[in-house]
Amino acid sequence: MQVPKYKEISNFIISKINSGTWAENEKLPSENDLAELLDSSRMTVRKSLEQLVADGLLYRRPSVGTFVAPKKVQSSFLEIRNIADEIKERGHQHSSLVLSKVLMKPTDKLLELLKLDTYVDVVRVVILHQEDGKPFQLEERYVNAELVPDFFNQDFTQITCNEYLSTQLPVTSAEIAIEAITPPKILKHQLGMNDGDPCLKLTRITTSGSNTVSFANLYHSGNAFKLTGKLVSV
Amino acid sequence: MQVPKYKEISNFIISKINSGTWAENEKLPSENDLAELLDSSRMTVRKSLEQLVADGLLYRRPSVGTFVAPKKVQSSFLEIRNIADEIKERGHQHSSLVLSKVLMKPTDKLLELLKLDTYVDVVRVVILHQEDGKPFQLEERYVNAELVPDFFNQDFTQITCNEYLSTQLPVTSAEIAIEAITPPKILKHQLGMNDGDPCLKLTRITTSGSNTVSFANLYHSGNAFKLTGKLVSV
DNA sequence: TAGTGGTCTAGACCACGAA
DNA sequence: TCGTGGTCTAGACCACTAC
Repeated sequence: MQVPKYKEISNFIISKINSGTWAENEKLPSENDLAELLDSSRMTVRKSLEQLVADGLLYRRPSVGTFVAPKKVQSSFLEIRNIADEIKERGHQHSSLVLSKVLMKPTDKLLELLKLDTYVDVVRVVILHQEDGKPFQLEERYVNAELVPDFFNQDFTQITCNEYLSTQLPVTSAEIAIEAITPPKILKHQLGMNDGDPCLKLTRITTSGSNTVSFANLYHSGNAFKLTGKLVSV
Repeated sequence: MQVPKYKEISNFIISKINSGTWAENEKLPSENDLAELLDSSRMTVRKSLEQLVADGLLYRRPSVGTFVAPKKVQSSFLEIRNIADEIKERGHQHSSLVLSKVLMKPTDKLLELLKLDTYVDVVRVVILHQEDGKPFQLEERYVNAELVPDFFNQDFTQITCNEYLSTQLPVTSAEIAIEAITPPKILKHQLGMNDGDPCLKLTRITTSGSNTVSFANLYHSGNAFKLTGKLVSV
């Protein structure tokens, strides 16, 4: 089986939502109706619906029906996720603009953050990630060029930084800081934000073994973005 | 049906893990075996297993088996920390003001968030945490009064909500959401923020077993607050 | 009362990994 | 080859909501 039927059903529902055929808070056909409509069994339809509920695209009210959830973009901070995958999972289109890519000598601050003891080169990239053509995240990243020599030559409209880095070196740990900031003018413009909109800033330092591979600042418009995570004690 | 069979199965498996009967990376009985053992159908067992995999307690390898997941190192911002300890660790003085404490009937939204199926009472507290006398965090918390009957009578200038709750019930999981918001006027005043200052909002839902104990909104002045954490891959 | 989602069952076939 | 998880089916009963 190439693609499971329940995923086809999910895609069908996602496309209905994205195209606006099924609007926010609109009631979906019942499970039985969907099963008949899609020539499937109720249990298979349920599997798809349960997944979409877990993803936050739908919500259900017992004895009443299944509804299209109002939009709220979410992202998991627990995983080092590929932003492109994340956006695709939401059924949207991901695209990137490489605003800048330079090879540079590290500043003192970078020396400290990347835990460099010698003056190796550093690659700095600035990438604007877009979801369906709308600015979603601004990524400012510094990478130790010695550890990842071919980083500079990558086409980051085709592969995300994280994706490429993870093919080169295994990420063993990451330090993350999250804060709310008042965006500088440039950022406001790049992310298409309005005056007074808050901004969520994520700083991430990834290490592989004892080496610090990369330092990244990720900026999101606070109005349209929420980070979520789940802790399970074991 | 009071408690669904698949939840009983989950609890059975969780107890086996917690007691150490099934150690890390140990293989569980197959789905068919579990079904027979627990006098259930394979589909019901699967529902339970899928949930535990999603919770990170188990992992599966197709054609091989289901295994107990190794314990994950949690990042510090994910820990359910005691804000008083946190402030003391920084060498500062913690104090609290209880702005409000009421026993109330839950709204529909609370019913959903606390996963209440009946109209039990809910305690709502609003507490301003101060660091060296300066506003630091505003905590708005709702607690299921049935699960924690004596919650209302606590003196939250002497013990934090989390501290007290953890003495009453073990926290088994928590869901966290983080967003940057523009603070409403009241909040701005309470946290001593200036115009245009961004605000970091943390929403935390804590559960104990299958019960949702508490729902809390935690607000911080973005200017003076940063969440940090470390992720360690396992 | 009719329709909904929530749960459960007892089968089935498949691809894949291990022996 | 055999056991595993992954998928799928066609039923069933229930509690609850809306009418």
